Amino acid sequence: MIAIAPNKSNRRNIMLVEDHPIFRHGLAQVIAHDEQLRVCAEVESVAQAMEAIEQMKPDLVLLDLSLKGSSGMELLKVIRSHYPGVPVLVLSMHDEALYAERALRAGASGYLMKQQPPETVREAIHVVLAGEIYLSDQVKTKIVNKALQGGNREGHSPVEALSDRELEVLMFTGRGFSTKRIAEELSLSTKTIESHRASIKQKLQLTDMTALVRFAVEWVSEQGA
Amino acid sequence: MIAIAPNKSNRRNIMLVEDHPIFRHGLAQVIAHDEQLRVCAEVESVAQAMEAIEQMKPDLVLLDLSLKGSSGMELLKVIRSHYPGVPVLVLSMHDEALYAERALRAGASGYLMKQQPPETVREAIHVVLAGEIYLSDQVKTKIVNKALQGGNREGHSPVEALSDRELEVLMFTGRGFSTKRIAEELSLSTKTIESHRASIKQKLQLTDMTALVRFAVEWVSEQGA
DNA sequence: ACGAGGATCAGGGTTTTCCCCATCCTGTCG
DNA sequence: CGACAGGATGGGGAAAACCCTGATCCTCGT
Repeated sequence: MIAIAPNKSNRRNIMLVEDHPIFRHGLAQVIAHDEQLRVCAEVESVAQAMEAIEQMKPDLVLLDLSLKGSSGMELLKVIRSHYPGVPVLVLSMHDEALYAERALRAGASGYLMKQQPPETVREAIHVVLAGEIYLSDQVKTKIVNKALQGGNREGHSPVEALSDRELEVLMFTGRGFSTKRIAEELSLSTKTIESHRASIKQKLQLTDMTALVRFAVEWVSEQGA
Repeated sequence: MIAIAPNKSNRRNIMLVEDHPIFRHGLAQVIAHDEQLRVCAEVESVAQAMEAIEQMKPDLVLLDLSLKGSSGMELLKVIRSHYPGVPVLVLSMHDEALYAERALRAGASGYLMKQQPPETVREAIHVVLAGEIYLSDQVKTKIVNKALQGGNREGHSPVEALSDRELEVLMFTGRGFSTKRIAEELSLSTKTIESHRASIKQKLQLTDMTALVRFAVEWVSEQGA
């Protein structure tokens, strides 16, 4: 973790949570390039993030959703409950409205794809610092479209009916992790994972584990391109 | 696309093909930080890449496999055939040996995960510039294991090592059949199916049932498509 | 305030998987 | 021919996963 001395200037403090070192440094450069902003901490894990946010009291957290191990979604919720005054701008590889919706529901102040150019990132940060919600036009229209057709037709993927945890378990399953491995990875009881798997099977109308694994594998390979 | 005037110094010219602007800039920083290296071009599409490689004649291409639109794999093959003297170091989000193998077979001089720290990236570049193949230890051992156990012959997939019965069981498994269902279908004891599954797992280096199901599903969908 | 639904786990009975091993049959090689 | 390898078929018992029920704690919306 990289922490920097308390702010002397009037720049706003941004904290980065991102476990790809090169991308993180690139991001730090982008932010340092803006005279009104400054990076007050760079961390790459949930634990470091909790420590840093307590010490540095940033004005904004820039959070990568896809941290390894337990997902950034978890961290987002924790930050939301412990530091409701600190807005979180979520970064993600996926342009799926699926994740954007979940992130916003969990209290994110914005959703940004990693493909975006530096100007967009800075713009998003300023929007969020001004107290607004930032969404790219693509994500915005996707969400609107979904909202419009969501009421009358339920024709799309039943995966959306899954809760965040269930989705996470589905992903691990699709990557070939056993119940025990998932439990270890998420620091949970195997019983809990079993419960989640059970509700996934119920929601997706799957008969047994092999069907679940099969579905999960196909879903992950569609997703993870 | 960013192109820079022809090389005056004795630095080696690196060309970046990467469509995430921030990551690309981070990468450029990392390379600029090395006194023996220099970025001679930054591009974000296959078309730009073809143009830039012709003009700049780089000493090495750093290529992101997961470009949007057509895959970077295509570009890799084209570079290989048109500019056999220019080594290509592949970047990827995935740590799957699957992608690494494909990339190497397509002529890559190295395979690097995006999670790696700057030093590793620079090390990999130097290794490749020296004419060697760069692979992370993880990927190396995965490939070695697969090569040793799977097909010491020229045969590509280790599936060929399976006996007829085993292959049959693998297919049923990939279609989502449980052990019991397969046993019924073939009029055999579940114990026999278990035995076959055990030898399949052993031959394909799979740790448990979930891994087997995952492999089977992928294999069947490759076959069937 | 109240209920709905999510996340976390326990207990107990059932099923499946895992690991070690035993047959039997069919080639192959010296 | 005889020995040995490898495949196909299974048994037995321990371990793990699965299924169902239910309990607690939380958050959120009406």
